[in-house]
Amino acid sequence: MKHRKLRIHAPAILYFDKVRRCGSFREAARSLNVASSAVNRQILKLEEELGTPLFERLPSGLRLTAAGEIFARHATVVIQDTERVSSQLDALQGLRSGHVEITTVEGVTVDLLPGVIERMRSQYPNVTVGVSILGSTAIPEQIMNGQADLGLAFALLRNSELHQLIRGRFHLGAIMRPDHPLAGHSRLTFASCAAHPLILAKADLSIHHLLAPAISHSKNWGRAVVETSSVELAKKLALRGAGIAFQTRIGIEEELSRGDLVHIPIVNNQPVMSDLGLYTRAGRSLPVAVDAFARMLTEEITRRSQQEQDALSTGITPIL
Amino acid sequence: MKHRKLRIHAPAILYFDKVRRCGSFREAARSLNVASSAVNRQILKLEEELGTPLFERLPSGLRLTAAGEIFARHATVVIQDTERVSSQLDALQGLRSGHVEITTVEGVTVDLLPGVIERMRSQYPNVTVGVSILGSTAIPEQIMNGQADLGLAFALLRNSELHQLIRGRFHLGAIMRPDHPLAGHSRLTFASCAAHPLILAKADLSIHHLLAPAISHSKNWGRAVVETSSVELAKKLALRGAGIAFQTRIGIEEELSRGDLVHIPIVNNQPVMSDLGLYTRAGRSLPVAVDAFARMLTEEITRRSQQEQDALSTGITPIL
DNA sequence: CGCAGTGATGCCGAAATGGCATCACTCTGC
DNA sequence: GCAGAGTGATGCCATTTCGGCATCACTGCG
Repeated sequence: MKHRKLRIHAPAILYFDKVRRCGSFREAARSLNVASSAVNRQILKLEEELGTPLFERLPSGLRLTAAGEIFARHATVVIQDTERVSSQLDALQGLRSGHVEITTVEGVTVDLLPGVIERMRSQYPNVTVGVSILGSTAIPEQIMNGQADLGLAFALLRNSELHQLIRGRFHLGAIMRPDHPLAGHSRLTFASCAAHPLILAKADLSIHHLLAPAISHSKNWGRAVVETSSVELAKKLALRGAGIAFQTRIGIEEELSRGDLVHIPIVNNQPVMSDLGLYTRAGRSLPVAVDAFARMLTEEITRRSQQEQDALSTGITPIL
Repeated sequence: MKHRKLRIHAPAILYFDKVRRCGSFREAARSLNVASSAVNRQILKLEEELGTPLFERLPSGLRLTAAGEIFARHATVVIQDTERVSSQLDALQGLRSGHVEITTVEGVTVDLLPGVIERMRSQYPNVTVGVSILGSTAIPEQIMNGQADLGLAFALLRNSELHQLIRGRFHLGAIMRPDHPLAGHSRLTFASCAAHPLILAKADLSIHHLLAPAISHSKNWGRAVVETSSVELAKKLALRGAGIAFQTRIGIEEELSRGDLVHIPIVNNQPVMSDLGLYTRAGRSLPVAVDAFARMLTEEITRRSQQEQDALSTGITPIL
């Protein structure tokens, strides 16, 4: 059963938000199933009421003015909080419906996210979930736009518009086949890896920045077989024995449990850790479905992070 | 010059909010300068759209239902964020207008708040400021209601709906006339005060709870001349030599600088500190005027708190 | 040049909004 | 007990607002 959209607000707010997203009055009108003139007039009325244009009408298309940016945040606030109201009213009646939209990076889609989504769907069968895979840089924008409720990414720079719900710390490790010469170690420095063929991360991955200092300190290297911005590709290359890749344990759970890969923490002076954060738009009350999903994700991240901590303190690397 | 109210939202939201505040449809209608039937219909339409009543119509008056509470938050969110938009649009045009409503406790009205308001009015001449004096317990409610933008109080219990912008720590001290037998000390325990006539705080002041453990440990006391919930009254009594009162330095600035009173930090095991916090409703972007006022308050609180820290570290009590 | 796309505007019917009068009801004070 | 003042709900009507259609003026692309 799907809950109808609440129409408790002036159409102008919804129309404006659609136009902003579509970049065109007519496109927004089609998407809203209304005449374009209706949309046009609502925007014009809004601009008259506010005393300032919200869009620049350029030949190349629409662009938000400074006032438009201010109002866009307002529209997002109103629409998202309306969604919260809707979900909370449903919850009052015992319904657990709604939608969760999350943007994230590649690695978590392999094992972490599927598990959480499965639990979500068993506890909240009527909640729909949307997942988008984007680069780390695009994720904050999606959250602030209101296109995503939650963002899950490594090492996002903290922003006053972003709120970090939780942070998990995960060992960055060297991953390689069990028959690799270094596979027997329980700790590795980057320098000791550098003598072997390496699969490195490009600059748009957080891994790159974590290893950058170590790389610049290593003199005798140059054996980067591949540089990639896909952790999936790096994993597959390591599986084929192309070299040592560098990742957290997230995204290679199956290969680790089957023994197809080993994950050996990198230790320079201290263990090299990667921060996985869960983010929302700052200053927002979450709809119940989003809140529930966030809690489940938080729990799972905490569990895995704690698991690594425990493994470290007992001095036993979990697998191998 | 006063900025007109933005009418960008469905009247139902504004009407609902008014009704909630007034506790009556007709009263709200009068306040809004519309017919009561218009208000009534907007509420009925809203309830139909949401599929649930928002008010219980009791013979004794209106009461919010659970759904009404949920929607009340929404109305507050929308209205307050509209105010933010209005202020930011004004700021774009170089105007600095708006309104700041603050609820606070008694003590800060003597010197801290007047100074900040004066600075505010010189930098933002067109901003109006409203101040309400309430008991500590009522302040969180006012903020969550949206009746106040800022709350300034000692030792509020932290709430997920409240956001603490800053916290200043201030010495709780014994205040007395300079001719009091204990006036020469630079530190005092509560026990040593207990041998003299005391002016104590009632349970609704945070001071009471700070001293409660010390009081219960002191055996031979019973010389509480007065118990009051007014720090102003306590100050006046101390000025007349009625006994030792217990406060922070906030609210007795003039008496301290003129030498009419001395303020001697209370030290039990550690110095007894009182937390002065500045609060807003959690999850809210502040209008520019409110933001500016909050910054000035923050600066002033930090300055005074730091001043006490410095005085402590150098081992010199500032006055006396 | 034609064509497809855009935003703006005039016209008209439909829907929503607000004002007035009124009803049914409760509580208060005499 | 009864009158008066208060409450929220409702029917009727004028006004305003909203949306749909057709159209105009303009831009970019072959």
